[in-house]
Amino acid sequence: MAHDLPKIYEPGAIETRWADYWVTEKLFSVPTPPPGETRPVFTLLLPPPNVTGRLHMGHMLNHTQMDIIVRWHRMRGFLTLWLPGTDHAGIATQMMVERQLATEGKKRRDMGREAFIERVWEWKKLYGGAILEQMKRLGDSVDWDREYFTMDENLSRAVREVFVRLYEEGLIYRGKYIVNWCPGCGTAISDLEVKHEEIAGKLYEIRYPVVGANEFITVATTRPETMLGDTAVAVNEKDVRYKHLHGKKVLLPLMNREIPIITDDLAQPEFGTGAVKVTPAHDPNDFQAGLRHNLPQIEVIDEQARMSQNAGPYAGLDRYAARKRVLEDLRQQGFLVGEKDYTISIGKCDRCGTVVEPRLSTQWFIKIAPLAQRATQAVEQGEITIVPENYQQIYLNWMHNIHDWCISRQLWWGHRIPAWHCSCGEIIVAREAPAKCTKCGGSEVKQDTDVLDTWFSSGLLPFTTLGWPEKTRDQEVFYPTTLLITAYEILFFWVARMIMFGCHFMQGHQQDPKVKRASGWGDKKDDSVPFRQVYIHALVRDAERQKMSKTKGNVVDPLDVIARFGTDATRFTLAAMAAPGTDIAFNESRTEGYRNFANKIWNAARFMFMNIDRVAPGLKPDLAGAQGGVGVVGVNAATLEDRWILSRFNRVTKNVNEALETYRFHEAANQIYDFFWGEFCDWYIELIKPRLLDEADPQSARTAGANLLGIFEAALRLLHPVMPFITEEIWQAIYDGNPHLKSIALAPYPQADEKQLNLAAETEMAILQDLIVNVRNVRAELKVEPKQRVPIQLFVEDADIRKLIEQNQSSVQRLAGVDKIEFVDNSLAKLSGARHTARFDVHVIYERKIDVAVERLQLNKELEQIEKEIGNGQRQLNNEQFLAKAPAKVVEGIRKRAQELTVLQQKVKSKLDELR
RNA sequence: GGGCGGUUAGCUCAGCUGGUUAGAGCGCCUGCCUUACAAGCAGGAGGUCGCAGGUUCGAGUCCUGCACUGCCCACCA
Repeated sequence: MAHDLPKIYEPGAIETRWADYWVTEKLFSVPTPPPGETRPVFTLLLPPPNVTGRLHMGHMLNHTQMDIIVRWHRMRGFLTLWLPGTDHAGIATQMMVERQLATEGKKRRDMGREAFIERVWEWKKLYGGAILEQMKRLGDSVDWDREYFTMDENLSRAVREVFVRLYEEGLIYRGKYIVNWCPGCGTAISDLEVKHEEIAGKLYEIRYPVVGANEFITVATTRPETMLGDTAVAVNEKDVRYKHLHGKKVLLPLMNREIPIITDDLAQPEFGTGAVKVTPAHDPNDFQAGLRHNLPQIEVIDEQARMSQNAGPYAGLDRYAARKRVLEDLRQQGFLVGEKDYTISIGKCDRCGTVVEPRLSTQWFIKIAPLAQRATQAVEQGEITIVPENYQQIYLNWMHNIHDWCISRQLWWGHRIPAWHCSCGEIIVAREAPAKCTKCGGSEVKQDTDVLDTWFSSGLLPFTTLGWPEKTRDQEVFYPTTLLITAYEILFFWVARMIMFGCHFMQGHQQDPKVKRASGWGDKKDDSVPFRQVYIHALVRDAERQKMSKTKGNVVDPLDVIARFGTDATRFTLAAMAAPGTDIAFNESRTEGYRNFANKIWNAARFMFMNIDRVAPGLKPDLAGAQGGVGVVGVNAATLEDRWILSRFNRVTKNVNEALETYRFHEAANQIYDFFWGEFCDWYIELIKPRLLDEADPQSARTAGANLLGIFEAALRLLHPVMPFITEEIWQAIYDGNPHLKSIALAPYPQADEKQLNLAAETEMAILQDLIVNVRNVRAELKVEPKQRVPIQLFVEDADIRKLIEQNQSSVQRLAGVDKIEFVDNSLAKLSGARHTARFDVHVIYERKIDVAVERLQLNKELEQIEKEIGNGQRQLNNEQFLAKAPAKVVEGIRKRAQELTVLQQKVKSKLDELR
């Protein structure tokens, strides 16, 4: 690759080129390792996006974090498997295809089940891969050879196996219960799929005449239409107001049905009138009360939310139309005695938004308590840790209050329940279709028409993707997976279910003891858990902190952002904003800034190549031959700036590794950003320019070039997990398109070398920077022409510091625009316009002078601050408690600072005297 | 009804286990096309850390209360 690069970095073509390269070269494929594999293993399961999915910012954040962690582990020598796939997403996909059919004027039911499913598969083939293609564009370093789909034959077989086993263990049962019914989707849904909303509603009071007495009993309800299905009125046994009515009956208005007055704790004396209507077929509490009292269950609302035949004259009406009519009739007949404003909570279907109807229905359920118990224990005992920590309690609370899980759905797209019904009434649960009924021998057995909740199959993925129910080598090596990175939204839907299923079905599993476990998780004894750690990432909001949603129209399309700023810049934005535990308000101006960062890197690379080609043509860092091979390679620390940049690089490397260890992505990203731009580009490159350009000393120029190259190459590796594309592009260019490794992604991640940390160099460099900045500052104030070089006078008391400045005189002169440094023996503090620090006084000699009035103002302000700080310091140093209790390091620091401040104070004071 | 976050510069956010002078990006002001980069360089202004108490030698950081704000969970008519 040629080294003549365009001035402006254009990410588009470069990014797609490397994205393709990574996939076609299969760089991230992990074949099943043979016995004897001893590398530490890192396994990450991708939360499978829906086949209907399109990438949004939440995905992008999730994927960026996963890819950073994955690339980082891979570069550190882990056997790293990132397992991708997609979810069939029952309801979502079925709705999508039905909508498509509707445009052709077709209906699912007219087509029939088989033809419809055929159609969904076709749809999946055509559009289902879209999100996977988008993942490639993001640079996700997944193993594409292991890509799965939840309805693949092997995964479907595993689903049936799980169902049958749970059934045989008595953990799956079928029965008629109140479920959340979505009239829109025409199926039962689980508690989790119901979203509650508070709305302004009414609480109606209706009086029911007591049979054989001249009185009424008044009940309150928010859903008057359900009264048509009332089968009792309940009062509390202890409620004296109703003692005389125990055992009596009331006549249900409108329906003219006699129903009993029962005593039950369902009725609380404090609420309303203390009497409550009981509708066992349409309310979960009433359902339980109905069972206690053997009440009939009269269904008055059907699966389309219309009133059923049981609703008499109201049959056929929509539930809300019926409510209106019922109220009118009650009012007219004098039964409606009250109507109050009341805040009611309604449940809406997560998918389609229809108000959910509690409805009596025969469904399949999982008995959750035994599974939840183990899933609770796994987290309580630290076999699984959840980060950030506060989510742990949320998880445990949920587990604690969990209800049985309704797993059957009245849909066509999904895993069909492996149960067969015989005309004799027998239900046969089996792995494969039975030839005949196991009870009566009849051959008229028909498979259950329901399918399983989508989350049933995705809850199994940590082991089914590794070959379960077979015992496989993959399981030995990769199970338990190491980490899960996911959104809070699916903590219960998915994470909790994986823990329950994993612990249950992988009980007794042992990971191959030969493979090293990821650090920190090696001591956990139980290998049944699906993962060792869960990291919950933040929610991405829009710039106004609103949750992004299609209805609000505030969705930021990541592909659009990528098209304008590049994937690297977008990834960097998300990483830099992702402090654990806090949501991200996505702000495009940040992305623009990180595009500029990419451009900065690009131009630094141009500068480097330009110089290498001249002073050291063909030079390449020999990563293969490097001892320990992970840090900076081929750098000869000849000068202060070399020692300084090496020290800085190693310190930053240390911080970055530590930050990634605890998912502080923002800190890792910022560390690299500040190092690369603020130190490497702003100072190091500027400092070595004279050496690079020194034609008189080619050897020194070559060394400078090699150093530049060595630092740059290592910095690219440090940055690679966050910005994989530009780092790959430049890294490959460094090796002239012929590196010893196929990709920077396979090169070692930098590790800090403590020996290269150099506090002295960092302190010395800080002094020089301080001096240079002071001179620049004065120049700006004096409005010295940028190109004009000026002489300065310098007073330095400390001999070492003076020596330091003398040794680096040419650097100081060049970077500060100085043509001559005159060291003087007496303080310049009294001189108007001179600058002073605790370490030096500097005076810029120029025809124009600082405005004395302005200077005095500034000095007064400065003095005020100094004295305030001195006061604070003195107060602390005079405080015996402080001296006794504060750490020596802190006390020492304050002492030193106090000394400096005193020096400064004197300088400022004497100058103010002089200016008076 | 429970639970969990947030409140720091004009804007968007950092600030880890309490410790010397509270930071960054964007925006703003001044000056520069300095032979890598104007998507850049140099310099600068800008903060009673939501409010009130408390703990501590020391609080943006810990505790209590309050205010505003966001989210999650919940079968009370």
